[in-house]
Amino acid sequence: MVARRATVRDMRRSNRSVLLSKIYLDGPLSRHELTQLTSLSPASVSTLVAEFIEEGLVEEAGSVESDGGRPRVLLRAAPGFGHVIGVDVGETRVTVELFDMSMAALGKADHPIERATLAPEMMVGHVLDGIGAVIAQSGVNAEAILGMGIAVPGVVDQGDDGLVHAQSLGWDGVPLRAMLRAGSSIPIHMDNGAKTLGQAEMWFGAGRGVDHVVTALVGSGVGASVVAEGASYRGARSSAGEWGHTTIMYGGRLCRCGARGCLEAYVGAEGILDRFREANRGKAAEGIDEESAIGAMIADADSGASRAAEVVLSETVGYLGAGIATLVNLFNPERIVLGGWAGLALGGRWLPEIRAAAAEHALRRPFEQVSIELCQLGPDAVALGAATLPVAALLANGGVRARAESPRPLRISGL
Amino acid sequence: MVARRATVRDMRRSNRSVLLSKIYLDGPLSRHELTQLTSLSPASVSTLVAEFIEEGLVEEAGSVESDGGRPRVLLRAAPGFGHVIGVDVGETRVTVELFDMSMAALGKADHPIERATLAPEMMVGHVLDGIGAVIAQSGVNAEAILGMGIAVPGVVDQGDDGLVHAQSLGWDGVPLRAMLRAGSSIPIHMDNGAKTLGQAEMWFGAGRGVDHVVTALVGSGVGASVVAEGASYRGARSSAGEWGHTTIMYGGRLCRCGARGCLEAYVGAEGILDRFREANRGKAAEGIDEESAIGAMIADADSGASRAAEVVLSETVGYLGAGIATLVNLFNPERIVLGGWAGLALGGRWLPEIRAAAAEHALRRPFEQVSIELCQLGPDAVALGAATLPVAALLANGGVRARAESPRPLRISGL
DNA sequence: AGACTTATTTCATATCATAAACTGGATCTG
DNA sequence: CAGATCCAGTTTATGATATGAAATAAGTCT
Repeated sequence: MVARRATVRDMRRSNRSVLLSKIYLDGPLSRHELTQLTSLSPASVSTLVAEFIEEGLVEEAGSVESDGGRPRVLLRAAPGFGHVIGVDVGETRVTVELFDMSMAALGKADHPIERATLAPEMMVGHVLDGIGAVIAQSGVNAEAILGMGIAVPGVVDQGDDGLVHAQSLGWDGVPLRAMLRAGSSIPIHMDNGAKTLGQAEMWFGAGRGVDHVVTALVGSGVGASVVAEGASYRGARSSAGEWGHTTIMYGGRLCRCGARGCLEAYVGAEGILDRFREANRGKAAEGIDEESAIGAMIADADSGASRAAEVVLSETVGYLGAGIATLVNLFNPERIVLGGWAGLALGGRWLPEIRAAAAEHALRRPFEQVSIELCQLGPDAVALGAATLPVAALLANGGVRARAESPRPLRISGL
Repeated sequence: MVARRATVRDMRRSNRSVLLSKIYLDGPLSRHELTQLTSLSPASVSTLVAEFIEEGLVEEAGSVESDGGRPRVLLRAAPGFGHVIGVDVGETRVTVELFDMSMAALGKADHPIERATLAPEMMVGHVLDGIGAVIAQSGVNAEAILGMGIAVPGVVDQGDDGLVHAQSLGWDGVPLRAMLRAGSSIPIHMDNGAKTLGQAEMWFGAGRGVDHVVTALVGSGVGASVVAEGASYRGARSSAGEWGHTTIMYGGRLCRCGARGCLEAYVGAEGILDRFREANRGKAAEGIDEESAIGAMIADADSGASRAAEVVLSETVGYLGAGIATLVNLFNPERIVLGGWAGLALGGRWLPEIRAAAAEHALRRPFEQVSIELCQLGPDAVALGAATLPVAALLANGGVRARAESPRPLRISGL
């Protein structure tokens, strides 16, 4: 609501951003189409496009035949303008991927992590190694890397040091951005993994072209990424969307967060398996990990081999529907995208039932206005989503690169 | 994220808006202070302020002595620049109030409503009568009325017709804006009553100066108004913030919305009284209406006269805390403002307990970042909040009045 | 070949924020 | 009490910008 002051330069930047975003996200488009889509004048489109081409941001991409008239020249964002890196810092591995501007993958490095070595310094080492590896693999000029996006399984304070709070890694206030900056001059963008996955779905998956989307992620943990009016909803301190710990059964099952009755305690993988064991006279589901155990449950429920699995999963669908209804009622989105490996497993089999359960618990009107869909990109899109962060920053800035910083020695602040 | 194209005119409007909003919301201020607060240049501030004074939007308000230097001249929004009307369309009455720009009340008209006469045509009649009455009372020039804000107990589609969906009035798609426009040339702004109350608290109450606020309203109904980054969070179709029908007890009490386990069924006035009756061996709380009945319960719980009241209210505090925790986890606000008559009654007595219950169910970090406070303006601020809508529109538009429309005959669209 | 159609570019113009220079209005100092 | 000093606010010249209108480019159609 309270806008900032504007100068003619801001105007230029804003218009460049509008135009470049259209070309990048909806291209290829002709100058003529761009004037209509952006409501900029033909003169301005012409001038700005000329700038973009001059700068290498945009290139011509053939033309469209006309039926009596000058043919339109199509424009697209130049895939080779620069490269971006996406990093998925997970609980079990670090994945680093390098993309060109069209998000075509040019290199990938994977590093499994043992539980014992979650120390931030180790993690930073893995990330930097991975970056070196993908640059070497792809042979791109390190100067041409616009930035890297880091997805972490926790909350990121968007301050200068990029403090990360991630319970699952045992991190509480780790200055990850500052630590990475000490080892690399590539501009760093950071966000929560659920939010980057949501971002990937917004640009390339089930959220394309929609402005109000909540991506609901169900795996071992349960979280959500909220996009409103095309922009990520972060809240005051970037921790919005903690869907897994909303109370759905007051006084109910104990959650690993310490509270009772959290959604995660019912629809998170661990919660499902615990409930199954209880329903199955103490006998756990078979599988070497959570994912295969839940896969086995679904198969057994489907084949009728396990009544307990059938009951527990059917209850899970109910809880999940109620949880989705909470999102619908509070955020009033146009679309709910259900993802995460457990969400995909459940949704792949029972999406209509999940929709019905949500309908039961949501208000009629907002429910009628929402469509509930499955994730399209799969759980590995976290790094892809992370890599969109520097691209999003470039677009928001009208195509002007953030200046690369020289590596800054890590300074311990405070005390 | 996707900004719109900008012209020099937009820039001017935006800068006027920034400057005027500062003067209105934080004034009186000197030109010098304004340059620092808005980061506009002294030259621009000078020019724009001169325009505002010329147009009557702003006036000088004394000066501040200096210690060796030219004294600063203070500026404030001119209270007499125009007038605004706020209308609270409630389930039991229609209240119309007229204010000057400083939100000083200059006239008020109240019209009780019998349950039988909720027909939209009647309601429109009451509103128009009320407007005539407050204009006559206050003696202001009808031309000088900038606009009216209408608060309704339901969802408002922000389209041209201003369709209103209000279950409690039995309205489903009533084109209230179009109907009012047929009887008045004053520009019309509409919103949900909870949202206008939240808006009032943002400007003049417990939400002042905070950018991320959720106002939680507990009365007969239960709802919330979400403000993020200083702007109302509406969702895709303006129905965001339906907190009352989030599931807090899966499979629990039947709510009047038809679902089971809604928060409203536990902490809404009716839910509290129902639960008390059940706990009190079928004997209801005493009082001619819900408000006095709950007042009596609180008094009895306090004095130890009723163990049942004590238990039920203590449980209510728990449910309310869990509901608030859901808001904290999902929206990550800086402040929760608890209001509504029942919310104030409960909060007035048990605010520390409510905070503690919220702490139990919220994640530690977001809970530490939020302060939970009581509403400051009371439930009658709905009309005041509604009246801020035209002022907000004026500020957003840089002080340029929406042109008054000539009354447009009501056209039934469709069919 | 000439008419026509549509896309894009060029050019003159008006709007705007701003830096820098300047003026206004007060206190302080010797 | 003169003038030095300090700070608030105003004026002026400048450069950046989007745009409407006119011109041009690049085709098809007859």
